[in-house]
Amino acid sequence: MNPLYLQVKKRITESLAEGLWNPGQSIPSEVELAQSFSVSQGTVRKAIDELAAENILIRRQGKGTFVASHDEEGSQLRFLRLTSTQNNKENLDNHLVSFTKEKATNKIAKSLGVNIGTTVVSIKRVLTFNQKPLILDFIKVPASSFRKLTSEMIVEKKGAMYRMYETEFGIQMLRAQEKIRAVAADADTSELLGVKKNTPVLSVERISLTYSDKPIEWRLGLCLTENHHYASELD
Amino acid sequence: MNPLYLQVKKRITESLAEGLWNPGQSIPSEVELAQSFSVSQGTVRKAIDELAAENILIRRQGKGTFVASHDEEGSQLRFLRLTSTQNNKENLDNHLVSFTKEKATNKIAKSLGVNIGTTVVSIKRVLTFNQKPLILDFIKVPASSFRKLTSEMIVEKKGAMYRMYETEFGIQMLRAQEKIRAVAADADTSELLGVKKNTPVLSVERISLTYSDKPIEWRLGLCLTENHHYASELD
DNA sequence: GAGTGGTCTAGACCACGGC
DNA sequence: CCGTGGTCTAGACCACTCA
Repeated sequence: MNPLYLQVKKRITESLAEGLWNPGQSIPSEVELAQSFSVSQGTVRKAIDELAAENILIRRQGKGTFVASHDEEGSQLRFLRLTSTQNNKENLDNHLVSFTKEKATNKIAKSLGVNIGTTVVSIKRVLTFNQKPLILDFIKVPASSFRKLTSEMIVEKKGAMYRMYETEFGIQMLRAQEKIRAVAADADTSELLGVKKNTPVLSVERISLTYSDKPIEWRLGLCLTENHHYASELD
Repeated sequence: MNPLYLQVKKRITESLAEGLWNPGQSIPSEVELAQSFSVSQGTVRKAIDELAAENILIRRQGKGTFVASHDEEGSQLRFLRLTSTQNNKENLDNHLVSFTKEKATNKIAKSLGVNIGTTVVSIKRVLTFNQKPLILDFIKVPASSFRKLTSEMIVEKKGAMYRMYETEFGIQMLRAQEKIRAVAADADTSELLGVKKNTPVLSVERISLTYSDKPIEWRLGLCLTENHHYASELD
């Protein structure tokens, strides 16, 4: 039999996935949860500890425990690892290049866990920092999960995709896996990023996951790393 | 005043840094530590929990708590994030290109926390996977910390640097920070890696740290990413 | 069976936030 | 002041390892 605290963690996670408690809001207090699960407070604590370590819950002493949200000050760029090498403050801007629907290729279908040929929304955009192009993004999400998604919404939301997924579609991006390579910019890429053809660019391929490790988004970012770098901590 | 468990953690960390307990060996049991610190077992537990989460200690149920070591099965490549995209098993080999001593430049000095002009050991090597060149590494360490380091040792140890730092010099690599970019291979790099000049390569710049976040090694890896990628988990 | 880490409990008290 | 999460304790029992 599983340890009790893992069962509690599972039940809390299920409630979160069901949307019983909304992002940014508080969940019941530890004592309340302990009572409703008929366990001690320490056991609930250990369950919440793990969820907090996974950035799914956020503890605030004296206030309560909250559901993590992308719709908050300072948590928008949680998954952007690219930072300025000079450490300046920068203004990020989003420029939509194209917004289409298409059929999932074999690769995209596998990444998103859908069948080949399933309709996906395909977004192409350029992110600029201080007016200069920095990242060319290709984003693909299953159309079925994002029925009312329009190009206007993306522009209006200023490209804060995960925030939009959360507030507009009730889909919470929890974690992601990235594969990073160095590639040469093709003609299209070089033009959009304003560099010469074959300039080396950082290729960052991302699969974003929600509860139960369900994929919700595939993304490919092509980044200029003349004045920026991808930061990674190892331990 | 700091929480008790953080004081305990600090004292345990100090003992580790002093080399009181050696890598791969077990530290005293939780009850013993609790007695010697005059705290409850739960408090020691919380301190060890954090050190285990940082991969500094390793718990083994029924056996004890051990000091993490690079000199163990399966922990040699703990910090190598580059993996085959095809997921094959691969044989890693180490080819020393050059081994010299030189004066630290401004940049290296800053990275290693030493004065400009301090003598550093400079290692240049090529890592091959399945006989093919994959990574060109530039490694620089302060000569003062590695007095008896010779090129023969590196060859003999098959390039397992962190293992060698630990077993031969008593220096434990605990964590690292990496900055990743895409750059074009210069003439020298392209020749050593067996690719055309200006091929895009992944530039991975690493600073390795030991206790108290003291830098022990600066490293630049230039990696081919035709059939490999750098894997990164975000949460 | 003895010794280790792992789980669980119950209760006390502390630190912080907000009414 | 009360309710929240954070710390600390003491003790019971479980699960695993090894002699």
